[in-house]
Amino acid sequence: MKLGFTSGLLACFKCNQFVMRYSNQTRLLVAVDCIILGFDGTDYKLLLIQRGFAPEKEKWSLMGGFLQPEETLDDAAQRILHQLTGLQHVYLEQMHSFSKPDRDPIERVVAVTYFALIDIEKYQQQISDSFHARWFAMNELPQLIFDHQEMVQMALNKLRYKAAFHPILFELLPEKFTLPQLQAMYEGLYDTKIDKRNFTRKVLSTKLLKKQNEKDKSNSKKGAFYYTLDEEQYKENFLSIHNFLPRYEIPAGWD
Amino acid sequence: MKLGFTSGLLACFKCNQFVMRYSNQTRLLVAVDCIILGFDGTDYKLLLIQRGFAPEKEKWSLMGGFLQPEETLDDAAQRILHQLTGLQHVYLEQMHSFSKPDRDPIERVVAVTYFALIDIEKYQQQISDSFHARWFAMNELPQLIFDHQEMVQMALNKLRYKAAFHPILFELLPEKFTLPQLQAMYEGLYDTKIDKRNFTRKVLSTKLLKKQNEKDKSNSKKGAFYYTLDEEQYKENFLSIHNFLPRYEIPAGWD
DNA sequence: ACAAAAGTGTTGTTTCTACACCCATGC
DNA sequence: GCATGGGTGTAGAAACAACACTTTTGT
Repeated sequence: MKLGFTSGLLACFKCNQFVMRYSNQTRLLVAVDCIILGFDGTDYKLLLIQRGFAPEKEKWSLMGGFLQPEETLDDAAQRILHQLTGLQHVYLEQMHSFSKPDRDPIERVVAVTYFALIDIEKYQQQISDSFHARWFAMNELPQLIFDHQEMVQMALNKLRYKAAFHPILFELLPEKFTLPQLQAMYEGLYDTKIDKRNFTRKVLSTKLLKKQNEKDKSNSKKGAFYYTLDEEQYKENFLSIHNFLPRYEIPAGWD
Repeated sequence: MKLGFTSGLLACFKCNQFVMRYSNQTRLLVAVDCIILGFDGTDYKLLLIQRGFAPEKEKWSLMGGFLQPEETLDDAAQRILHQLTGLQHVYLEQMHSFSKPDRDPIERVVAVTYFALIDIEKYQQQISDSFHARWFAMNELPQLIFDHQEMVQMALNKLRYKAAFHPILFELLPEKFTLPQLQAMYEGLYDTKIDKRNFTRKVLSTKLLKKQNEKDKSNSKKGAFYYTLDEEQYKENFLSIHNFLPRYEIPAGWD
C-alpha cells in the first residue's frame, strides 16, 4: 500500500520531536454517523437531531461526530450513540463508508456509518437536551442534510435483508414481548401480512424464545403471553441462519 | 454530527484564500486496501505485493493506496486494482473499515477495505512490474503487515457467506466454464464434498447458465460441456437469493 | 352476549437429500 | 478393452404454504 509514496521524518509541532509521517498525502476528517432505529409497536422510527451549527443549521441530521485521535471507529460510534441516547451495549454494526469529495460543503469528510437497533422505550433524552433529538416515523422523514438520506435508505435495505435470516429484530423489543408484537414488527419491516400460525411455528422452532406465564393485556382482553429471549441460545445462534419469512417475501438485495 | 464543534474561516495555504474548515479536529490519512481473490481450478489465491518502502519494507501486503482529494473510495479502489492488475470492470465491493489508532506505526491511517473477485487468467502483471506481486494459495499465505491478516480473514468469511446465497463466484471463472469446475470452486470454498447430481440440479434451476455445444477435454477423455452465464438473467437475478449449498454446509456468520 | 384479539392442527405441495449406474473417450 | 471423469433419475423425508375455528375476557 501507499504506492509510490515514502514515509519520512517531520518535525512535530506538539511534542517538538521528529516523527515519521507519510509524505505528500492529504489528510482529512473522518466522521462517524449513526442510523439509530427503533420500533414503537406500530412504526419503525429513526432518531434524528437538529443541527445546532452551520452548515445546514437547524436542518435534521443523523447523529454523528468526528473520529478522535485515540479511538477506533467502533469506539466513536459507541461514544456518539451514548451521548445522544444515554445507552450502552446496544446493537451497533458498521455499515458503509461514504466519500463523495463534496458531500460536506465545508471540507472533505469521509463518513463511516453505523447502524444501531435500540429498544425505543429505553431511550432517554440526555439531560442536557443539547441535540434537539426527535424520533421520526420512517415514512415521515424530514429532509436530511448531505447524503444522510442515502445512508438511511441503505440501512433500511440492510436491515430488511439481514432480518430475514438472522434474529436481530429482537434488539428493537423490550425484554418481554408477545408474539403478536413480534409479528407486527416483521410485517412492518416488509410491509406484508404473514400468516400467524406459520409465523408462530417458525419463530418457536428457532428455540430462541422462552414463554413466560405472564400475559400482556394491553392489546386484547384475552391477553397475549409474554416471551423472552433465551440468552444462551440467542448468543449461540446469533450467527446461524434462520428463516423468519415466507419464501416469497424474502427481499432481493444483499448485505 | 460534528457535535459541539463549529466550522470557521481559515487561511488556505494553497489558494491563498479564506476557506471554511471545521475547527479543532484532527485530520488523518485514509487508505484503501484491496483483498484480491482468484481461483485457479484447485485453490483460492490471494494477490499480494511486496512493499518497496518502509515500514515493513520487503514484507508482503495487500495492494493499497491513499485516498486522493478528488476521488471517492470506490474510485480509489478501482484505481488501485487497475494499477496492479491492469483490469477494469471487475467485481469490487466495499467491505469494512479498520481503524485501530496504531495499526500503521508511521502515523494514523484508517483503512477502508474492498474485496475483488477476478478471473485469475485475466490477470496481467503490469509491465512496470513495480509491485513485485504474487499469487499465494490461501493456505500458504506469508505473514502480512499490519492488520492485513485480519482483513483477509474477514474477506474470506464474507465470501463464504455471500456465495452461499448469491451467484458471485462466477466472477472468478473465465467466460466459459464447466459444471465440474464450478462445483470444485464451491467445494473448495467450503472445504466439503457436494453430491454432483444435486449440485447440477440446483445450479441449473437458477436459469443463470447457458449450455454450450463445445466441450472442455482438458480434464477428461469424455469432456465436460462448457457453460456460460446468461448475462440477461445474471444481471436481473444478481441480487436474488439462491441456494447453492446443501443445508448443512451453509456457514454461520454474516455479511 | 358480543366484540376483539389470541391461540392452535391438518393437508397438499414443494423442495431437499441420499443414492448408483451408464456414457464417452483417449490411451 | 479399460480407466477416467462426465452425466443422469428416483424415492423417501423435510419444510413449507394455505387454510378456519375455538378460546378468553372486558365491556
